Order: sequence, then C-alpha cells, then structure tokens
Amino acid sequence: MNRANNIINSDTPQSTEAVILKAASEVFMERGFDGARMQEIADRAGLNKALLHYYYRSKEKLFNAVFERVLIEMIEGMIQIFEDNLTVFESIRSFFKKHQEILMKNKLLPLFMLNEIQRAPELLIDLYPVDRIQVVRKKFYSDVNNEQHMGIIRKDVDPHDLFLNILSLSVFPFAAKPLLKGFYSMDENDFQSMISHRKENLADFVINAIKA
Amino acid sequence: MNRANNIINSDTPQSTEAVILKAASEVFMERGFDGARMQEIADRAGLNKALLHYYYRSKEKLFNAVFERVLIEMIEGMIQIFEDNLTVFESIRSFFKKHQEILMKNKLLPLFMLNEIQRAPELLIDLYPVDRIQVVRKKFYSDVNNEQHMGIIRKDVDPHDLFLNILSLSVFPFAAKPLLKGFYSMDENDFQSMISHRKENLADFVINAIKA
DNA sequence: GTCTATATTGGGATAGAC
DNA sequence: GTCTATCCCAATATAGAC
Repeated sequence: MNRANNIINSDTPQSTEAVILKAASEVFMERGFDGARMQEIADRAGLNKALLHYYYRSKEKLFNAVFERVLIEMIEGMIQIFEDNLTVFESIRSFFKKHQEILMKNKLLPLFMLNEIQRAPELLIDLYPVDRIQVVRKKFYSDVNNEQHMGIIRKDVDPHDLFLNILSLSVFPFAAKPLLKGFYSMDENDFQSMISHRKENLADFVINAIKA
Repeated sequence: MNRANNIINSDTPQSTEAVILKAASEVFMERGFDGARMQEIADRAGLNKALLHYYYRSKEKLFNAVFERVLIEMIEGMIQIFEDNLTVFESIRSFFKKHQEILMKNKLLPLFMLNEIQRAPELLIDLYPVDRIQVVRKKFYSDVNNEQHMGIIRKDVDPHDLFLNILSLSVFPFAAKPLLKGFYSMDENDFQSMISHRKENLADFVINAIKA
C-alpha cells in the first residue's frame, strides 16, 4: 500500500490534527460539504466538536484542508501515471490499470470532487496551480501526434478528445456507482469484479478505437 | 423544443403548484438537496415559504416530487432513443446525437442525479420501476450479439461493457463540466462547442472500437 | 489541549389573519 | 390560496473550566 495510491487514509495517525483530518475526509467524502455535520466528524474522530474548531476554526476551513489534500494527491497521482516514457498504447494500458486501482481504493473520490467543484468552482483555482497538469497533457498530445505521423494512430483522432474519453471511461463508473447498483442490481462484490474486468479491457477498447 | 428533450423547464406554467415545482427543480439541480434552501425556492417562484409547505408539506416531499419527475423523464428519454429499429452502429450514432442534445439542455442533470442517488439510494428503487429500462438494455444486448455472429462487431466485445462505455462517454463531460472549465480554462462557449464536436465524433470513436 | 456548557443563527415548519 | 409573523430545532461556533 504505497503512498501514491492512498489518498484518504493516512498511515495510523498520531496527532489530534491528523485524527480530525482523517475523520473529516471520510465524512466530507460520504456526505459532501453541505451534508456533512461537525458532530459526526467529532464522533468519528472520538473527540468533541470544540476541538475541531480549536484546530481548524470553522467547518469551511476544515473542509478546505481536506479538499486541498485530496485534490493535490489526486492530480499528482494522475501525473505520475503519465510520467514514464512509454508508447501511447502502453501509456493507456498503464493508465487504466493504475487509475482503476487508485479509484478502487477511493470509490467516493470522483463524485466528491465533481460535486464540490460544481458547488464552489473557485476551490480548483484557489487551491491548485492548474498549469501543473498542463505539462502532462501537452506531452501526451505531442506523443499522440508523433505516432499519428508514424502511422500508428489514426489521423482523425483528436488528442484532446482522446484524453477526455480516457478520463470518462475511467472515472464515470465510480461516479455512477449507486446508479449502476440500482439499475443492474449489483452488490459491492459485483461492482468490484466489474472494475477488475474493466481494468484489463478498457485499454483494448480505446486502442482499437484509435489504431490506424 | 419538444417535450422529450425538455426535462426541467415546463411550458409557461400557470398553476402555483407548477411554478413551485419549476423553481424547486432549478434550485435543487443547482445546489442539491442539502445545499438547497426553501427560501431561495420561494424567492425564485415569487412566493413565500409558507406556500411551499402548503402545497408540498415538507422540503423532502417537494424534493421527491422534483426528483421523480426528472428521473422518469430522463429514463423515458433514453429509452425512446433506443426504441427505433436500427442497426447497432446506427443506434449508437443516433444515441449520442440525441443524448448530447438532451444533456445540453439540462447540463446540471447528470451530476444532480448521480449525487442524489449517492445521498439516498432508495430514491431510485422507490420512485421508479427499474425493470422498465432492462427491456431496452436486453434488446441492445441481443442486437449486439446478432451482429457479432454476422461478423460486423468484434467477438470480444461485451455488450454490457459497451453499454456502460457509451454512457460514460456521453455523460461524464457534463458531470465534469466545472472541472473541465478549470483545467482547460474554457468558458461556456468553449464547452458548448466541445459538446457539438463530440456529438458528431463520439460515435466514430465507439464504432472503430468495436467493428470487426 | 481537551472538555462541558452555552450562545447564536440559519432554516424548516406552523399558526393564524385575510 | 396566499400572506406575515413566529416557532423551534439543528448545527456552527464560542466561553470558560480543568
């Protein structure tokens, strides 16, 4: 269980501050900012509400602390996946494999992030240097372009679209988990095995879609 | 602007009940159940809070009225798209085209639905006869199987996966709109033209991925 | 630093006049 | 049916003892 794959659960926290942050992460992830209660966070941390305010002043500040941490680790995690020097096909394979594993350990992450950014879009700009991720995207784009010239990837593939498609295929099932459970009447195990299956097969889907 | 494509905005409402429902739809969609305020709904409807309770008893009942309507229209809309007797490739083309148009008119719909079902999964089962959508899925599956035997679609395509992939590609960008805006620094127009672009090209992506 | 007790306000819900 | 005024609880936040 290496650090990169583990966004919410820190390693057996010691300091009160860390205990609070861990409990807060859980509750905010499950219920969102508006649905979360300071009381529940205190209960889960085994402390009282007053202490939360002692350390973090307000619910909003506590939330921001949680969100910033989650946001940074998520993006850094995604960046790492793309960092190795691989062919585009290999990158795609490795991306799905690693990304599905990350999300499997943090099933609530996608919906949480999408939600809170919709609620307060400034969170994204305020808390993160957005251009950090541009570097990776640009590299991916030029890699794709190269392989298009080499006749490996179809010429009509737009790298920008491709990136978004990959992200959609990877993330959506997690955001839609409760919906899928309802429609397909799946339980937690079914969902898990669906993801393992996708982890192996999504790359083929995409590669077939783009290969020349 | 036909009815099927129009989930939130009803046609120039008359009755107070309808005015409330319309205002409530807007506010719940924008802020979710937990973030929504009865006061804001009243303000937008040009009425006072007391009337909301007069007609709908409680916030929760008002929400359920909104949610049920949205859920049913959404599913019925999706079902209609698949109802025509087309080849799989044609279905896919027509699905993306129509579905992107529906979502374009209700950009907040996907995230709203995903959210609220995560918050209260029983909404799905309580408010809708789930098996209604199974019929369409089953038909799609058997169509795919047929065309696999005819050598049109790759044998290793799992219809179940394919369905989820199509949904992911169609829905995710809307759920992630604020995130995309942040990362790509897009404005509303950029987003709109990205969707028009995808409306035309998503089908090719999928068809390339699955054609034998 | 951590607790109990309390202040304060936001917001869902109701009473009652018209 | 629609309004104003009010109730009341839940939830954030603070005071102050230890």
